[in-house]
Amino acid sequence: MLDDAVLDDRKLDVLRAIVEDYVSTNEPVGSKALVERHNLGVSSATIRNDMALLEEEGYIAQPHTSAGRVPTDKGYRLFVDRLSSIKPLSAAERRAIQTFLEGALDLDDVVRRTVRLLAQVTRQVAVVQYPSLSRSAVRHVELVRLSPARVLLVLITDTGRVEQRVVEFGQSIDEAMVADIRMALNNRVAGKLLVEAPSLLDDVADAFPRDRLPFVNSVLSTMLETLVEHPDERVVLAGTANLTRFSVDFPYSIRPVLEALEEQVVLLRLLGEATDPAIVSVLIGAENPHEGLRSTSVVSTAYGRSEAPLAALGVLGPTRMDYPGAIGAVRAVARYVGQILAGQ
Amino acid sequence: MLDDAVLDDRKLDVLRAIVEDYVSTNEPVGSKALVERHNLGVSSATIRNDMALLEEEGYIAQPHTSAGRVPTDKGYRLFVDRLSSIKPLSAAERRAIQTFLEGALDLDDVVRRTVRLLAQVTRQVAVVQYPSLSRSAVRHVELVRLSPARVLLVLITDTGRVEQRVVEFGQSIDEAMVADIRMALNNRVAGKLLVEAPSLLDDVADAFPRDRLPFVNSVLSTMLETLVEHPDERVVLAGTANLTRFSVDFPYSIRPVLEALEEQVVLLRLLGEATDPAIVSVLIGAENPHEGLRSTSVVSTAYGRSEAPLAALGVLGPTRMDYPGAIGAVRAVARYVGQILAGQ
DNA sequence: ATTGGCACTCCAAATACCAGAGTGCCAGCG
DNA sequence: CGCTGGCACTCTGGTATTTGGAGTGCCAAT
Repeated sequence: MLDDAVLDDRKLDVLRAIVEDYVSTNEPVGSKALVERHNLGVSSATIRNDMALLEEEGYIAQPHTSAGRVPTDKGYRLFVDRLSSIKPLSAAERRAIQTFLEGALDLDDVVRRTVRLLAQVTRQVAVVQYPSLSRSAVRHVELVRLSPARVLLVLITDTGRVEQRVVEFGQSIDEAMVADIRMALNNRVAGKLLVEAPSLLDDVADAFPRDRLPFVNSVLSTMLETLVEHPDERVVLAGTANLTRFSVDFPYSIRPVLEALEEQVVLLRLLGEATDPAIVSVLIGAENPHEGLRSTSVVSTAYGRSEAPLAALGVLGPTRMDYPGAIGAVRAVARYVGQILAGQ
Repeated sequence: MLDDAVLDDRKLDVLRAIVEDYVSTNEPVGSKALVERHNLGVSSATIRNDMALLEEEGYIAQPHTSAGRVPTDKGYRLFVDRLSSIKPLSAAERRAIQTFLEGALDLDDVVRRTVRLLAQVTRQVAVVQYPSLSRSAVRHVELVRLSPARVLLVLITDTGRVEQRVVEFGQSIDEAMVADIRMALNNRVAGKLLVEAPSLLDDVADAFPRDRLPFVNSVLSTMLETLVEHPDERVVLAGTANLTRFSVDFPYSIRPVLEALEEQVVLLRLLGEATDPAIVSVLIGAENPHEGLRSTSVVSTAYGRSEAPLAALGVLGPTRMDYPGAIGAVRAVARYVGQILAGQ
């Protein structure tokens, strides 16, 4: 694309101008308005020729014959990849973010604050994933006897997540046995990554007398199956009201988006793109895997240390969104959250 | 109202018919259509007289001259209080609810399933509150040493909620001390209601040597302040996409609703109306405390045993909603959830 | 390659119009 | 006294119709 001789500098300028104008006005932009607002140094006729070419190449399109041009997904893509620079947040914004996030009490609070903040700053829908269990280390495993034959398994991770599951036994278990298992588990996995648990625990049962094995195995299988193999990834979102700021043909365009946003799975898949805190990933329009989100874009990144990202966060909005601004905000917020959580 | 001689039986019938028709068609309903659809045994002229009277009394209104009538909030109120009977769910629906809820693994799962279910059945926005901490009993208190001077306080309630807070000490604490405090706490509060904790714990510090008091007091104050005095009431919602099914003048009417729904405080206040599982409370339109929800209604009830309700749940929709259906669904779902949680 | 000019297209807003639904009122009737 | 049919009136919502203007593509000239 870069070496496409057809796209000389001016044409790229034109595309950039179209994207910027369209994003800010939400109206198809015509050649005349373009030369007026940007000093391109050529006449509108020239711009028209350029636009015809940009259209031929698929970067822009016109809603109907005699209307201005609108960027296509491909156009936004080029814009994001080559024509824009990230818009850094203002000093005031940075300060606000930092102080706001530092006031958080616990993990839930951090996540809640983050998502609201992100929604507010970008004026889009914000999505924040809880630190992923699979990338977390075990801080402590606790077993609490609820009733003679039931135990609550509580897992605490280094990122502050606390997950619990009920373990049911066929017969009653005594307190001493519970303590033994608790001790054995913690000795093996405390401080280790949750994903390592299966290998670390595969011979833990050997140390127990034969008649106690059912208990040990019940606890182990609950832990491995529901916490390691099918971990409960959580996502929270905020700012759905921002969706109403767009598109005039309302109920129809907003509906599928709201529906999609209710599916945790969908959200996770969207954020799944982002695995490296150093990179802000952008999914534009139809690049988006989910049907109902074909007219939205997702800007996301991972947070946490770059060697060991914890999870992802991002924003979702219409394809005509302020990409430089969103990218800047997402990156900044991700950094602060990473710092906060690293410090805990 | 009941003894208002002006409202004879037929006028009430007319009001009922207007509400029902308007809810199902979303069109102002006129006298002619009314006599056709319901066999009222009188002519449309008579109905017109009745309608003029109902309007005078403020139960219905017309959007403009020469349009049909639309119920007012006052009209809906009368309808709900005196003119409708709760619509029970079909056997199939009941079965579906039961089996769906019984598949839940833990409390989070129960709540998530409930809220989705309620949204689906009523086709409205559903709101479910987690079992309130203040109405729960303590099953177990756990203290986990995170670092030399930090301990994680984990509270497990009889309803399956697990809450945690970090307790910071000015100096390091040893494992034995942690164990002592844990033991002391559990001896006092296990099995007791959380609201009783303050009085049960007021002399717990006496049993400890003077130099250990700072530790004990830190733990106590965290527990009492953040878990008892300012408990973290959680609410989840689902079905926001259902909001798009209404009102044509869209962005403007849906916006404030979405905004209000993002405020936990607002949701809690709405559900706060419902304190008795035997009563389904209905808030109609402007009865609603929150500004942005003036054109919506809330149908809610408490769930749990009636002597000891756990929390509340409900649905929110436009004032022109199917009240009998919503009331039936809310009541049914509340019962099932109460049963499920009681069984755990 | 760029530009001014021009004919052409098409939407969007304004205007006009009409059919229909609905109302209120009244006089007559049981 | 309540009910009814009849009637004149009102208002909206939908359908045409018009029109102004923005925007385009193309072409000949520079």
